[in-house]
Amino acid sequence: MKSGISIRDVAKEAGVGVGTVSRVLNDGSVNELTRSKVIQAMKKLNYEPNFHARMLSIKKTNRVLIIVPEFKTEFHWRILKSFDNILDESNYESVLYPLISEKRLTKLKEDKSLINESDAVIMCTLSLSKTFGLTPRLKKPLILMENRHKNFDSVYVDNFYGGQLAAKMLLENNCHDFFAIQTKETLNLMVSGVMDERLEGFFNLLQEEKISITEDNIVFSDLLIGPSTQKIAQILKKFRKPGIFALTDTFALIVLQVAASLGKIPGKDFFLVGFDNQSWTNQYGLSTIGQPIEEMGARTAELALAKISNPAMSVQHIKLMPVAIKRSSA
Amino acid sequence: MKSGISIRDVAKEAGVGVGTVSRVLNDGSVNELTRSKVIQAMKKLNYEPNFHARMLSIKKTNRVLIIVPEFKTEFHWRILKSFDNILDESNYESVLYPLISEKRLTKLKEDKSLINESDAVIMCTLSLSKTFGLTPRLKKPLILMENRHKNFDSVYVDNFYGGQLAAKMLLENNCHDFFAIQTKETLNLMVSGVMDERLEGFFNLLQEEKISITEDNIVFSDLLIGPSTQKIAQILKKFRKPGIFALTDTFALIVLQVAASLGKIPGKDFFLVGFDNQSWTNQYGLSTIGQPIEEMGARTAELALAKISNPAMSVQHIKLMPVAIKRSSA
DNA sequence: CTGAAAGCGCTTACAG
DNA sequence: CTGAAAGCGCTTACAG
Repeated sequence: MKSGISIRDVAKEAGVGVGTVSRVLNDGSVNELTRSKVIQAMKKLNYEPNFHARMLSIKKTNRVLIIVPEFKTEFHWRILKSFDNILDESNYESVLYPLISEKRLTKLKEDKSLINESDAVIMCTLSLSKTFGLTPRLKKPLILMENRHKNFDSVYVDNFYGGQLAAKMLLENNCHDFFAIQTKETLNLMVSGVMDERLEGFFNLLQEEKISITEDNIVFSDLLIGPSTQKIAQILKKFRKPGIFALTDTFALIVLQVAASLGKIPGKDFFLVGFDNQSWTNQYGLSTIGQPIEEMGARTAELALAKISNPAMSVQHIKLMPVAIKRSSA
Repeated sequence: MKSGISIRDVAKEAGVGVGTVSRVLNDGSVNELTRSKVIQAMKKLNYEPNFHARMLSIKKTNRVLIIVPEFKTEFHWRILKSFDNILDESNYESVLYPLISEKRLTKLKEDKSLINESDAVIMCTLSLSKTFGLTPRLKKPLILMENRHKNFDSVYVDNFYGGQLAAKMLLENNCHDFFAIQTKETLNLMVSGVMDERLEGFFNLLQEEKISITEDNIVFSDLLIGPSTQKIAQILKKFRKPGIFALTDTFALIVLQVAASLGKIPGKDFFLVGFDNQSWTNQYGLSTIGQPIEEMGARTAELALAKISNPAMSVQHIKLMPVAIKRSSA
């Protein structure tokens, strides 16, 4: 079945062989005059190369698949952008594969769908075992983001250290009472443990200062109003200069909102450290722990590219360190 | 360049012709015995069809590309899910193309990238003119979601009517003072005007009741704390039973949070109607305007499928009506 | 029901 | 630098 304009039509129009047209398409060595004739012909005929035909003979997709959960924050978008950016420089394209249904997961496992058409695959923020099972066998490089497995390359942030940094910032403000705002991690396929690591780091550093805090000092927030909001309000009213570690900037935002309604001023009436360095935090003076998000995306992209050109490369685990970003709230 | 196992290897292993293998792959009529032999062979050799080869001869991708902005709420995920679901039933796959950079937009316009490999394309929530320009010429069906253009099919919600519904709910609570919480629409490539339509509908119905409200009664919220939060607090304190229309459930959430900190009870001390019927709203008793999100996704998928099988089909504009969802807040 | 063959649109040694 | 030809892995009339 014939369809549009092919390389053959262009060749005829330009009075050259198809090989030559292919060469101008692929930056092969072609006489400048010939090249311009071919380009003319392509324009005239409105030629567009057929991707599938190319893939069929070349056996390389110049794509990398990035599997993501159903995310809702800017975190993933920022990773995606920096990732896509690096890939683009090497003429690669990133293709998003959101795991939005069981069916999609099944397709992925069965190697149907897009996965077949990429040179490498990234799992971003998803648990390997919960998705692919414990020992997936892929024919192409697999890179884990925010997750670790001895057999696969990974890029991740040291969340424990991040928690320590948060404690340190709060201690510097001479806080006496410490609180953490945490979430119940029930997100199906996502990597879990990240929040716990942050909390452990937080506790760890406080303990070094002989400060121990009880379960009562942990507020579980489900991102909404209700009991957690009230508990935050209580803390703000009851304690003098409490130190609060919000395990996510999003939780910190709730604290700020409650505080605003109560007329309490951050950095004065209470101290607050978030986590993520979301883009709005600067404007609102929120001290927070910054993850090197753009760097994660970039390093992952570089790693993918490296693995593609040399699949035999040894497994790498790239650990990135978060940084304390001091602003007015702590 | 040869790579893995091909249909030819399978044919040899099974002792049949390649045509026969192809037929079992495509559910053509094959003798049951022959079929099972072929399937055996495929299993034994661990055969996997080459998508590109198939596309090359079939000239159909069984994919539809869905172009989306950098979204952050469940709205798009829900659309995506129902969309993908319907598509899947017809053996189609949805491919996400987020417009996260200028480069990506350029690629799209130049027909590079994934767009070349889909049978139809959907623009979800994006402005046609701001992305493709006023008169895009595509070789495949294009369907607009939450946007309209006389030359292209579209599926959208009647936001004006939604605003009217919100006003009606508030009026039923005998409110005297009316407020709206709105956002400044500055999102680059997205469809704009949606919020304005809601607001117009809201005003329209109030006017019919001889109620007019001034600019002062509109709070501009940028999703965060600060002046807007304080203004909401003021409203809650100053007015007796104010009626508040939050143009998005997300804004309604802020109102609820401020109210919680102030000890004000929704449905008693003030009345509140949101928009979207986000999944958390039920639990928190927020009255809201529900958009038929799943239906939008489904109808769009159906439309895409119809257009693919009959490109000559006349242009359709499918308008869906929002519905008032009464709960305890109004 | 089934095999042999042509064709889909590209790339890439090969020979010139 | 360039043309003719073979090959990538599939599908699909065609003839049997």
